[in-house]
Amino acid sequence: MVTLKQLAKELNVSISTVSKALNNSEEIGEETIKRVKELADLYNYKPNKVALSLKQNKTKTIGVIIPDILNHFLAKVLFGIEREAAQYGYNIITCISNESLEKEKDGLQLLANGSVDGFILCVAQETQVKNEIAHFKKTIGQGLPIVMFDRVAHDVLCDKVIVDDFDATYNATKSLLLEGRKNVAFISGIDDLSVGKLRERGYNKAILESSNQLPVALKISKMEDSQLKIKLFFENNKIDGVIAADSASGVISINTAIGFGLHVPKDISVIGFSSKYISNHSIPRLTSIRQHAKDIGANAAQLLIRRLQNKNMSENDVSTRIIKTSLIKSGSTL
Amino acid sequence: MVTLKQLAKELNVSISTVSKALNNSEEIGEETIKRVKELADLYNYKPNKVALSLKQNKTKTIGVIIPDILNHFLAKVLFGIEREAAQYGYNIITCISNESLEKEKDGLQLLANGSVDGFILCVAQETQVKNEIAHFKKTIGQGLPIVMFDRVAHDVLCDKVIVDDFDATYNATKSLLLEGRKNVAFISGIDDLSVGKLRERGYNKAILESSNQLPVALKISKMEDSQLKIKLFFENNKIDGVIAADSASGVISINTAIGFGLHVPKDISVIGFSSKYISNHSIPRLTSIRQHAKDIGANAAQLLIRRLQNKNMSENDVSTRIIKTSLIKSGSTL
DNA sequence: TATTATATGGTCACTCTTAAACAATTAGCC
DNA sequence: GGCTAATTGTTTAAGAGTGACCATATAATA
Repeated sequence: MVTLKQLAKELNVSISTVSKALNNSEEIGEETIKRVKELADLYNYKPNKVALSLKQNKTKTIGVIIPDILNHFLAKVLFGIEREAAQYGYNIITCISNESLEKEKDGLQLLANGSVDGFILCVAQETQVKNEIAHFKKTIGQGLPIVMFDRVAHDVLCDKVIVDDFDATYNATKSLLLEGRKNVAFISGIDDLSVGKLRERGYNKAILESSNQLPVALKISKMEDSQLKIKLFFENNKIDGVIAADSASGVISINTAIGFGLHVPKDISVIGFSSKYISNHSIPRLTSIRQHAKDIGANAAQLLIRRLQNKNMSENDVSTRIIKTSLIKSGSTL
Repeated sequence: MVTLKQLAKELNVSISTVSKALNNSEEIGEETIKRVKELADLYNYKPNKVALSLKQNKTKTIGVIIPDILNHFLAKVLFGIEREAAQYGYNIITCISNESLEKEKDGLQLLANGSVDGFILCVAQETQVKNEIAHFKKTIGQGLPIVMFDRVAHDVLCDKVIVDDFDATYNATKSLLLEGRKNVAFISGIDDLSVGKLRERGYNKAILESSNQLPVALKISKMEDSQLKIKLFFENNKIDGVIAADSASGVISINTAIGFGLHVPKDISVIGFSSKYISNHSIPRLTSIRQHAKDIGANAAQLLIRRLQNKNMSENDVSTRIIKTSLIKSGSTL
């Protein structure tokens, strides 16, 4: 990697002459500019990012802390963040908290030393359970803005991008009731997350409001048990509709129903939170609530970059964007 | 963020005294070290990463370029890389090439300006199709080592981590033939990838070697068509076994078979390349070839870090690690 | 011809950190 | 008391780059 110094030496001019020439400064003669640029091209000179970051006190890099990269939704948000950020010339440093408070703190600490200009993150499960927010406040106090998405800490003053989870399940449940379903159950593998709770509340409200059934919920804490738990649940409950809070539960519900000889969607309807990719895994395809994960990522990136580029924005002037879900009708509902 | 300068000023000592004190230098008195450390703790001083990078001419950051973060396998490899790298104090900058040669080049370019110490990447589909390798060689020529995983460019001299794809499908096919299957088909949604081709060859060899059937392959180019294509394929072919080159095809094959009233695995066996997570999406669960994605990531990270920390390693002295797959028997085979 | 204006390029300081080289203080010893 | 040696701390350079300010040469003007 060539440096200005080396170019300067070879051209017999000063370092800053080279720098100015490459930046098309008025102070440098045409001829010199040409000479400099030719040599720079020849050596494929690129300004050293690290030196630039040091000088300008900004890295054009965003720290992203996500709890689980294997979660399709979160991966998709990351995709959205990356794409939007790239558009503005920002890079992404990724930390995976593995749903652990400790790793989340570490990630924040590790990158809050000049490595990044700000953070986009989704709060870890453990953090939500323990309701810890000191590390977020500390980071913001250090001058590093945070944007939270999906699972957010409401008591932290920062930009947020959330999904209308409550409305989503409320409306989805309503739509099953409108189909004439009499026993709509709620199945969740994410009961301990804020969004999981919101989704259940939306379901509960719809059921209590307009039906004569009571809410029935199955909560699964370990992925491995899903198939078994759902099977038992079907055996012990008369169900003709399912609202699944996560994508796996939706797909498995359909397959379980089919296994019991039921016809989907004639005998039972299923709606789940799912991407196009996963909804394809069942036949018929899962009618799904799309969270527009890429949009969530893009919006988070926008909020952060806006703040980074408006140095005079007050820390107290925060916004929350709500990304509306869409209900994509597919084969698993009438 | 406090700097050495500010601490030095407040303590009335020179900047480097503070620096040395914090680094436990022998040259600084105990008392001074204590004073310095106390103030540093008070202000939660952390050395500025950017200045350090500039000084030491290394960033402790790895550039990872992957074609698709929504691919569960690739996401899992990323997870493995991140975890291993974190152990050694390395951060990960992620670029998503979206299977595009152009974006892959850009990512390499953009980060080869001092942002990272080296790269871990999986070659984009377009790059494989066009068989372009100049950009890889250029990057390595600039002194930035590359480690390739899964899909690799054989003509580039660098460390590699690959899967024994050929053996995997060869053995999987054999195992179906041993079950007594007479019509084993190969279904692939990744026909244009090097690994897709390898997997088909493994299947072909096993079929030609030990059976009196001929190879039968279904190649799907668009994900959206999977369900339809597989359905048609089942209608037009007598099949009692499926080797799926990707996870979606495996799951969909099972569901399609069930849709046709077949019993899995009594009437038909299915084996696919899949993670535990995805194999859970069908009932019965998909018997799968596990690629140990996390191990692949960890190995790639190890290879790169080893090279970064051994400055005297020759560019020509490269190694290739083969990560053996495992066949995890589950409900979709006898 | 002397002065000024203009064009062009150089010098220096600064970002933050480390480390080699150098300086100053103090204690020990004869 | 004066010298040496040990201890402790400071100065300086370097890493790559930018930008404010300064310097020089040439051309234009009075």
